[in-house]
Amino acid sequence: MTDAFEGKELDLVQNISVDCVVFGFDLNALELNVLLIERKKNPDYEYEDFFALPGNLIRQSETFDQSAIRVLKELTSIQDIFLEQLMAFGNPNRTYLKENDRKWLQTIRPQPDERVVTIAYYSLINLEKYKPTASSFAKKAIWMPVKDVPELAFDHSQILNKAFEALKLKLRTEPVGFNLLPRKFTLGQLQSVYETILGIELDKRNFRRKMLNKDILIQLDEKQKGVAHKSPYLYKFDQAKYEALRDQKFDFSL
Amino acid sequence: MTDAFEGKELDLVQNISVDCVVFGFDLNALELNVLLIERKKNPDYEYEDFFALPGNLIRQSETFDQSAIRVLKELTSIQDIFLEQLMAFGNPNRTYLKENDRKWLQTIRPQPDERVVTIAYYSLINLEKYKPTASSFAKKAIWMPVKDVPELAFDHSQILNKAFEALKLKLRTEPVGFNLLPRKFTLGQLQSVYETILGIELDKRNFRRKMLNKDILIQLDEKQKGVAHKSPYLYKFDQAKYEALRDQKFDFSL
DNA sequence: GCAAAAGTGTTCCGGCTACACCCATGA
DNA sequence: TCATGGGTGTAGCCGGAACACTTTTGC
Repeated sequence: MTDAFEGKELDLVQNISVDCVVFGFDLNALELNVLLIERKKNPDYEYEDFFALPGNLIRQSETFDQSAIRVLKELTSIQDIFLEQLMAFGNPNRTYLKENDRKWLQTIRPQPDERVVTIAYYSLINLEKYKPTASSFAKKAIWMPVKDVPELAFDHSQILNKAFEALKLKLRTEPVGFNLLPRKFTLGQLQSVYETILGIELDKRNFRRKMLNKDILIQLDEKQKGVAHKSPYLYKFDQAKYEALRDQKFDFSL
Repeated sequence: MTDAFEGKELDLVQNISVDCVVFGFDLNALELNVLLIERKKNPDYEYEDFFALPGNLIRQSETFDQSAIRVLKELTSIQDIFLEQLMAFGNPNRTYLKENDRKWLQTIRPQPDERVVTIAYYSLINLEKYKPTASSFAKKAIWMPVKDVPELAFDHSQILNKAFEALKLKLRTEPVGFNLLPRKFTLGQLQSVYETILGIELDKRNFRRKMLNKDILIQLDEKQKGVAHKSPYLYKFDQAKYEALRDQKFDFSL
């Protein structure tokens, strides 16, 4: 899958693709980031919009889930993550609207004028653990703060928006914030995740009590070192306990 | 669109379809129903599974939303309803698994062996207002209690399950129960909707208070007549007030 | 008159909110 | 020593849950 003309392969479905919205959280800048690829420059024309979500055509024999995993790996080298379907996007003109998009498709697809519908996936991962490296038709694969993301290729800005809304909803109803953090994290870091993504301020004491009462965090015998303040305890998410509780309790909302 | 071989039309996308899960509520039987079509019998073979969700290929120039509206109308005559995208289903073998499905596709599609992915839609409507009448390749279009639905064509049983889960979630988080009822309804009827779909019993006084406190119901100067008990007030849903409140309040859960 | 659903209040409890100070650490 | 975030307790309030009887109507 390193040939930019992989689209020539016979087993690709020429009008159905997957696109991946992969979120990560930058603990230094306290910012939500998203994984983007930069298109390879083509000498024939100038781009206005360099960036796109990682995505490509599906194969005939794949499920959507398999396609998403494969495509993400091919373009960014990121693998072994959980991707969830967001929704399908299929406006008839979604790949024709911008001149740049059309030209770009001509360089990577045998049938560049086909109407392509896409199944969008999203995922929450630990940004520090997964370092993207580009390949295939991606020139670069980078983390970019969501608030700095420019207009993207095709309808990818719209897809990103939908994914962000889905993330906010999910964060309010299920304990998914952990997925954006390292395995060991402090309660302050977790609170930052919630505050940053939801765009709200939370009371430290209330947040702490609520989280600990959910009984899905394990306090470790370990503290964060090297910070210019009282060293906080590290916690980890108790997956097993969560799954056990999930069925009886209904509400994990913040 | 009344020809069973509409698939011959050039502007249909041969590998992408929409399927509609339309829910209605039977106030007499107090049962959740779903709209199904019965396939036209073909003399060449026997069916084991007669029923399917209304669905068909999309057209080249349509959005998914437009396709869903058109297809539903073509097959069941039901129109002017709000359909929402559920998710995409695209297992590679979803149309091949059952012999009957393959044979049936051969009678209605020019490329019956194509891998077809489908975008599922769902909707909640007033069962009494919308009387389905079949056309196109549907022999019948009928309301059927969800609990009585047999194994459906293709992966439609799986789609129905997903839609039912989505309905339950939505019912818990947004005031959507009204859509399943006539414009004027009693609080008892509304409670039945919740109890039936969620499969739980609710306390009458608590339910009533909670609903009325949401401030999105208008009590009418009218009572239900002809019932063998104290005649209850009729209410209607206040769409405008709901929309005004929706943005400030977050939680409309039951 | 009887069956069937409508309609109505109160108490208890748990969770949410608001709020302020001292502590440990590295620079 | 100072700046920075860590860590802690309480009181008031609100909403949810549990709970029983009288009323109206058609048959």
